[in-house]
Amino acid sequence: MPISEKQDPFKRSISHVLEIIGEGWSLLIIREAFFGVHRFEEFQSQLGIARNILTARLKKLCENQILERVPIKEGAKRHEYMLTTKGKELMPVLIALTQWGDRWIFGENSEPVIFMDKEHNEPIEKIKVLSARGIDLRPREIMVVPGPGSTPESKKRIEEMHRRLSSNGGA
Amino acid sequence: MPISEKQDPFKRSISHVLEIIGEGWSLLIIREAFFGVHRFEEFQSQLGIARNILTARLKKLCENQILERVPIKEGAKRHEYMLTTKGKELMPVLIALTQWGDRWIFGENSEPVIFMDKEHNEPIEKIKVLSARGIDLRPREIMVVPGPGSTPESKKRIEEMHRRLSSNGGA
DNA sequence: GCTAAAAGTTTTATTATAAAACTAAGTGGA
DNA sequence: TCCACTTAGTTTTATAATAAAACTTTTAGC
Repeated sequence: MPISEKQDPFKRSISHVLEIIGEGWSLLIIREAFFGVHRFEEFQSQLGIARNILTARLKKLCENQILERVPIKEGAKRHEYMLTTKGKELMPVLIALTQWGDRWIFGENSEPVIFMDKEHNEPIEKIKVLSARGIDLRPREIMVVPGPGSTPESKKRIEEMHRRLSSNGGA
Repeated sequence: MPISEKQDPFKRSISHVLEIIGEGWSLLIIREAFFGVHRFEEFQSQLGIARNILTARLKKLCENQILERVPIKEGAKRHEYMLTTKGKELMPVLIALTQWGDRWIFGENSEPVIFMDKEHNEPIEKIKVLSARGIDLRPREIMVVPGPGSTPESKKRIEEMHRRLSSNGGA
């Protein structure tokens, strides 16, 4: 993996996630898993991914507990790859990515797929950034502050960022 | 880019997005842009990215209209990179990724950064998948159907997926 | 006009990915 | 039980992407 901002927690906040799921095929493998694909050969034929790369990605996703290798049935030596809870909770990321693509690549009324509320059989809401009061926030209405996992350096970095944004009108 | 599922719209739905923003450093560049970084040298020093790669990524992000090259001031030949509306609308993706990392990598109370509602100075809500009725949906309560941009093949693929999931109890 | 920084290019080395052939173990049927 | 087929990989070799570092060219400030 090329991307390694070892320095401060501020930077690790996203880059560490990307080290786990940001590689080439990882998110596509996760998507297939959401859609019921669980076996090596199925991943391979659905994605057209090289088998050695698939091996490496599955291994890594398992190491990071996004997928879990489980025996096909009681005591079998052959296994399949199932999403863990950790993996399933990537759903919002996947949907947010898809909806962004629907809006900006495919266009408002040509989405290839629509996500549905299974129980009520109706499309889900667009994913939004909401305030604690339930109001839809636009990018410029959002800022960032150091969390409990911050360090002096990351605080400094956030300071710097605030200076930058305020001297700028918030681009 | 290695990932190219040219086939059906179903697959393009996410993989096409990943072709635009899924490469190595792209999302980190976009994150920096959100945080007020706009100049080549700043991106470079903040991220520690190789300069030739930065050049390539900035070029691609501009080509895809996520960033925009604008002159530093009226008529200047030197320029900076600003997020377009299209780029800014990646905010939910970035936040969803960050929040997933906060929960599953850093742990519930050691987030490096917290996203805030600027106006009210309070943390934003967690990003969720909501039904049209405003109810928080869990992964297994979500399904997918062909959209207006689907084709016979993608419909077939979705059929297949439904069979798979129903024969399986919805993993 | 001089100096330093800003924004890239170019070159070379390293690493990741792809394609295809190969292997070993499990499975299903005669 | 044995044979053929599938599954789940590994290995090898070729190709492409990325990194590091040095080099070039503007350009802003003094």
